[in-house]
Amino acid sequence: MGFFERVYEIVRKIPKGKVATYGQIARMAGEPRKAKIVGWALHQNPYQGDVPCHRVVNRHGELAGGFAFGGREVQKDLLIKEGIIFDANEKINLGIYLWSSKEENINS
DNA sequence: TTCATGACTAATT
DNA sequence: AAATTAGCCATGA
Repeated sequence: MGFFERVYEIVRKIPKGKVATYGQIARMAGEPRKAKIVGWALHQNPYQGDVPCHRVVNRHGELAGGFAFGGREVQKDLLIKEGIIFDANEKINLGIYLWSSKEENINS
């Protein structure tokens, strides 16, 4: 299984109402320095519809910005429907919604 | 094959 | 505190 597949596995496991950061995912995948590659993986996202890429945000809890599967308004809407609330800065409160699994990572 | 770019992050200025 | 630099490496031209 390549790094991409691993990323998809992890993102797929993000529970509803939670979010994860690129760096965190990269770290969970065992490659802390490939945060950017995680971005690429989601950019391609061949499993769109199965992999909730809208639950992946940058380290500040803000949306990818610019483009992301259709527009950040869409992403924002999806997240709100999952119970995630944005603050006045259009950011997610990572202290509450950041997905801290550690145990639920890829089952080796 | 080499070069530039990017849905990133951390450290340095 | 904000801007820049540096590191990572897959992808496309």
